[in-house]
Amino acid sequence: MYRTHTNGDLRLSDVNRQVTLCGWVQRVRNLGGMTFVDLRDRYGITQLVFDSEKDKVLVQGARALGREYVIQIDGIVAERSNKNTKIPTGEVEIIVQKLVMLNPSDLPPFTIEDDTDGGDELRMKYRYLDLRRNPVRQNLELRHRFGMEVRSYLSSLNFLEVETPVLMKSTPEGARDFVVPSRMNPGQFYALPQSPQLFKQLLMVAGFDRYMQIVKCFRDEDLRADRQPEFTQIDCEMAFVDQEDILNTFEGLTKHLFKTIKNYEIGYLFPRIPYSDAMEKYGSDKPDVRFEMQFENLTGKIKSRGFKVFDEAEYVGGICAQGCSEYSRKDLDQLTDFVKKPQIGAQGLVYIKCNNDGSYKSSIDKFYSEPEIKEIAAYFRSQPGDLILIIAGHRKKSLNALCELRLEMGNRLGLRDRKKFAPLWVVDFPLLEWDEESQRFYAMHHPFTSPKKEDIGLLDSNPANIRANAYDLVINGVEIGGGSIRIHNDDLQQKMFRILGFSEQEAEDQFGFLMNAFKYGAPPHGGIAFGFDRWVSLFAGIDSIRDVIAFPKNNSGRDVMNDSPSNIHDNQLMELNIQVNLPGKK
RNA sequence: GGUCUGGUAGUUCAGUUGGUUAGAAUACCGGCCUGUCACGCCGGGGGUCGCGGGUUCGAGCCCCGUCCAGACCGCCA
Repeated sequence: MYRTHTNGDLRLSDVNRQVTLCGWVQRVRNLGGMTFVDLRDRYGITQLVFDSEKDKVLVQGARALGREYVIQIDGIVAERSNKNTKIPTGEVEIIVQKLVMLNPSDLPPFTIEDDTDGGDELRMKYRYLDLRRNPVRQNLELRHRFGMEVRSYLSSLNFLEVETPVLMKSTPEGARDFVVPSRMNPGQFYALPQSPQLFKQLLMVAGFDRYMQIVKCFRDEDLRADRQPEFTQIDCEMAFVDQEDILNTFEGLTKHLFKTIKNYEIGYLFPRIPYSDAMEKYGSDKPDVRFEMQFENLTGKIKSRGFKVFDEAEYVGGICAQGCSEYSRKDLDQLTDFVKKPQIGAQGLVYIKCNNDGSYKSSIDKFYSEPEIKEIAAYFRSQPGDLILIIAGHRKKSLNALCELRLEMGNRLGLRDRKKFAPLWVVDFPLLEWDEESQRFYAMHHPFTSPKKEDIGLLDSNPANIRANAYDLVINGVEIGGGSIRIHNDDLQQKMFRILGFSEQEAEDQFGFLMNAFKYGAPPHGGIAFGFDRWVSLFAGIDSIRDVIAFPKNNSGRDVMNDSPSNIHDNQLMELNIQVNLPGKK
């Protein structure tokens, strides 16, 4: 037996017990006569004592230990004369009788400490060392507990976890597919699933009326801090349900997770905000509603005196930042630069300071009289001490810029508290999105999303205005999940494909099997999928999903630890009938 | 595809207007120390300033190219 206990087990009640422990050497403290060793494993740290008066050879062995050596010791649990209140095992230590070095270690390239000296790049290259650190390990433990709760909660509601294929059919809609060549079918490719969408719908046809799966999904698109090429979804689908049923069921799951994982009670019904309202009030389909600061639309509401910026703008709107009227010229310049960044792209920023003495100072004093400024301020219901910030220009761009500005002000005012959570449903998404470049409609969610009953009449006349039975769960400005009530009717599905510009043949080639299935008694159904990584990182209070993934890819989709992707051998290519054609290379 | 930021000791960083031998902290190595737990004290070693080119009497610093990393825009039904 390698060990009798872990390094997190022993307490005062174990004193005089004979134990065997294994672990990694966290640190050796050599005091001359006495040497202390901190022994670490997943469960904690236990202090080992070596006394030179008792056994000189043993102490020499201890002093020869380096960081991250793997050792096994036999010893007796003893009460410490100096207790350490910072660790759970701090009241005891082990008087070592026997030391076995199981494996020495090279000096690690960074310190294995909670507060490591290592940078991101190095930690990713030596991820197996990084994973020894508490903060990273705790994230994976959180992820584990989270997954367990999801499964047990949904299982208790009769959801069945079913595995769907990883090698499947490529569909050109949506994100780029990762493709896998088939050796047995020369020239043909599988695709890795962007989501098990079609399979879960087929499971509904098959009568599995409640399905769930914690499943890897793959998208070959550029990465971000919250986007990995392979990521995990909590994928769910239900039959014989309407939108209301889905929202209620998964609001229940969400509250359950908040309670069991975060010990955070949410006693109210999640707000449901129509997409159009979210865009109008927050400039985003994933608003952070931990704080108000909603947009006020001023377009056409304010009398002009030759101020072209407002008079000629498609949109004029602003926000009111409470208590910021004392902002200096420098602060305002900073904010102006912020919204003028190319990524945000506003032309400028207008401010109105609502001074504490009741007067106003604005950057548009030249164009508006004091009563007129006062009238503008009234739209914001501003109080003395507030700062009104206004952006004008193209509607879409201005809404986006205001959204970024609102979040920035939220940060500056400390309104985006990581310990606070504000979930909501965004509902009534548009069914379709017009793409100027290709001059066609794209499905905003996906082509299987059903239109709202009352909007079906618009299918032929005004498709752009159709609302979908689609919904997103948003928490703290993060899109945690989304789904829809699907089309379960062959005719309607065919019609959707027509609107999306599919020829009958294309629709048949790509989705024929689904439409065929719909002919055999498909129940009404709908579902939702949650971003597991994002949700866990939200609960962990961190911004990057990389920190909750054991072996993540970097910014350019590379695994810097094993240096993949990499070239493959010519023989492999030949077997697959594949030729690599890289311009500029042989 | 684009914009921005960074790359200097094992590591994290500083490095002035272009000017003598490139520094700090930490880690590491050696010595001393019997109650430490971020042990302490004394001493020591450690640099292709990402790479290539250019400007200059002189480049860590300026210019061009390139590679790598990160953030963002496009993209992500």
